[in-house]
Amino acid sequence: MPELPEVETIVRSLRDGGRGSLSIMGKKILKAKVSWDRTIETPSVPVFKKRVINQTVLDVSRRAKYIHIHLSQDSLLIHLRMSGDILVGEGIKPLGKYSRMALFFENNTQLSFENPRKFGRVWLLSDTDKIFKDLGPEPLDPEFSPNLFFEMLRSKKRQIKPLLMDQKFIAGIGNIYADEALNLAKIHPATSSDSITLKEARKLLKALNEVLQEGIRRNGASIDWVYKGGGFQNYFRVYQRTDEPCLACYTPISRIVIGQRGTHFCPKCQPDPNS
DNA sequence: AGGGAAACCCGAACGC
DNA sequence: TGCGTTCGGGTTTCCC
Repeated sequence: MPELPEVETIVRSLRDGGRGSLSIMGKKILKAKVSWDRTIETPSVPVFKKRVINQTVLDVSRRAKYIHIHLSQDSLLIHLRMSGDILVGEGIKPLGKYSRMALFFENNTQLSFENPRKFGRVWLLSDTDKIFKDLGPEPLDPEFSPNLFFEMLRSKKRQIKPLLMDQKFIAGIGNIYADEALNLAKIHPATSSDSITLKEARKLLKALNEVLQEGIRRNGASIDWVYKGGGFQNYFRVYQRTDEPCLACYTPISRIVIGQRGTHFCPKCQPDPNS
């Protein structure tokens, strides 16, 4: 559930403070606590706990759905998967109920990786290439052109929605923003990617930019009981609006399953090209 | 190569 | 009220 806009919101609050959070920029790590060992994908927990100590946060950025904490020696990557959140506060007491990993900084500041369903993972690496090299382009990158997007779509023969959610194809899009963007672009989620015209590709890329930027502007969506703070859930066009009227034409929103994922769309605005 | 399914998890929602 | 069951969601892995 945390997708590009939610991760971007968290990254910004880690970097700049705000959203009830303290900035971790420039802070030195004094100690790490791991309360569920499998949270740490690499290295081993003992090595991880030893290696992060005395490293300082130089920057925080985002690539796809990864939070990238640039430390003085290494990169700390956090992927929230579907139920993760990051809390930053003061003191050494656990900040939340589901803390799986916590970093304790100088100045009494703590970062907690909250992860109730234990899907999220943490990496400590000297080189992020191994993780980042297989990721597709960032949809919000101004260099990512409609022409390139069109060529990419044409070179595949896949249903458009699962393709948009494939991180190797394009980065950062999950179930919510895929449904929202396809609705805005008036494209049926099962449309074969190679049947999408240049005009439609242009419209879809524009729609992706719009929904992702709206998500960021509203600090993400608080659709789960885990990630809090965002307000985009109040502006969904189709996601989790099954049987409710389409905002454009009042037709009840349909829900089908595509690629094992709940998929919401307007049957009138987004007609199935195969029927 | 594409696509379906299962696995990883567990709180919440639902059914009775 | 309380129990058991089902569901969902990002990613990887396996199989057809």
